[in-house]
Amino acid sequence: MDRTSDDPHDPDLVAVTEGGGTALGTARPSGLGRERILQAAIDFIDEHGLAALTMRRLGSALGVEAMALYRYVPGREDLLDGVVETVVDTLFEADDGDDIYIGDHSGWQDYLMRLAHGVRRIALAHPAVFPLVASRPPAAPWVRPPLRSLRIVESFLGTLTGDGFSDQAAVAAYRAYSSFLLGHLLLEVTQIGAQVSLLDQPEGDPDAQARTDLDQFPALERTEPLLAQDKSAAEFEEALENLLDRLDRVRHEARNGENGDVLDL
Amino acid sequence: MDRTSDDPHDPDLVAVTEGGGTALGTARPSGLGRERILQAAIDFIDEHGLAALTMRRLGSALGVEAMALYRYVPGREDLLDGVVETVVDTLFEADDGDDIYIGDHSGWQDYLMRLAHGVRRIALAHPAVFPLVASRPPAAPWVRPPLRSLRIVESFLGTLTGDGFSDQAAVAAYRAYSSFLLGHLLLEVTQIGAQVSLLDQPEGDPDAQARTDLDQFPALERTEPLLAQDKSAAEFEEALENLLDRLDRVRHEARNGENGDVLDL
DNA sequence: GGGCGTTGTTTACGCCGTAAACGGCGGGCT
DNA sequence: AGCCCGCCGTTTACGGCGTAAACAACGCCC
Repeated sequence: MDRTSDDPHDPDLVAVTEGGGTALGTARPSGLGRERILQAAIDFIDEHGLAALTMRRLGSALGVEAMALYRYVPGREDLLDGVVETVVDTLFEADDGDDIYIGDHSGWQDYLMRLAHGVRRIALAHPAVFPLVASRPPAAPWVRPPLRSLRIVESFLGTLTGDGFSDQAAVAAYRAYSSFLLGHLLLEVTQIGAQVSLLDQPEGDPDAQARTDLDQFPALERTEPLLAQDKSAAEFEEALENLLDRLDRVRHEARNGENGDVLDL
Repeated sequence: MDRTSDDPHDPDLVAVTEGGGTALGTARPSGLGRERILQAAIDFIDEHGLAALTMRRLGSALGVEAMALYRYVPGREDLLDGVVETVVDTLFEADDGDDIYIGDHSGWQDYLMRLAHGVRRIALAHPAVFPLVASRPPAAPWVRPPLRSLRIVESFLGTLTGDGFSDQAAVAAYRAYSSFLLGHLLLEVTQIGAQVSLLDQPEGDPDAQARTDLDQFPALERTEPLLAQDKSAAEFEEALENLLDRLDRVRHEARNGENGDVLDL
């Protein structure tokens, strides 16, 4: 249940300093500005959840009336699009020095590893925003969340095709990879949300009722302690490595002219 | 782009007869009733999208004022929960005779195959409802969408542990399997939604602008025709078979007492 | 100093979810 | 038969929502 106790050294789980940590020298501007609004919206969602975000409340969180936001954002839907774009774009910002996501890399496997952990870090840093990243309609029909920007997809395909993948194999890899990321991370952040929402309502022992109701489900009752464990980091790593192995097989088949199932025209 | 042309024989893609097809003998009751409300909500979402569903509009779709619904449904949130439960529970209904999802099966691989296609059939039958299935908070923290009901999870774990899986291996399989289903199907229904929303706004050639904007992204521009193809059915099948192979490996490791990475306590 | 663009506020409208009071109707009891 | 009561859908009302439109305050350049 407690995430940190199960794996105290998850490298994608970074401490989030409240307030977003505006760096030195960037004084808080008194004016509003689109950037400031989007960051405030992200902070608000992180703190109060997506459902609680309204224009009026976001305005008052910025010390301003709701209508003031419309000078910088066309409407609520566009605000949410901006939130998603802002969060995803942190992928391109170099970290505090020890981890560059996609800037330079050695080989496509290293690239995919860095990218996966970069996206996972984002998801864990903003668990309440990630479902938005997953579900907002993308720019083009073939853009697959959570790899939402053309820039990332271009980088993905360019890296793989520049490293021995045929175009077909690169596209197949892009689809398998995005499916994996979306499924795993969406479930991981959902479980985080479910946990905190359980802590909100401390009616005695929260899951005492659920556990006693399990007597009709013998397999569930027996494995319940296993199910309650959080192994997200290890499972992510193992599934990612399995996927990379599979993609490596696809890559060689493509080079040898054999016919991977999904690769034929 | 057109789904049926890419794979004209997708077995999970069934024709949906408008009106839900109330069978013979079940006369449409004049009273309201929770079942009728939930089915009307499903039909409404399928037709107009989730965002368009309001209590007032659902009421008038049933020829009734909004407040009448509250006799049978505590509120909008519970209505959505009921929609998800209703849709998911169609898994247990035998089909028109040629396909029983989970009733009987021969071995865990057959079971997982049937279950996966059953869930996929639901997703494709109600693409606008499926994101709700994916994102609504589950009953217990360790219930992973889209396998949302305790009944299904019990069936899953019972089948696998009754077929050579240790408890740990069965739980690991449950997690890998649900991640796969969620990721693949959510992306598939999202793409369906994106396509139809594109057809709504026929401003000349819908993606002419997008395609010309791609000149800054050479890899994207080159692979765009590949990206636009829909290979969902084949990719689903291949990824599913790969997953089953991987789970088979896990099963044997567990039986031999070796140590699968995620399986150690 | 006077006009003007920029920024935030005020007011207003229609829609939302839903609480509460109300009416109308049909079936069982006396 | 007459009555009453429980069920069911309507009416009314309230606060909050997104947002259009008119309005006020303030700084800047001529």
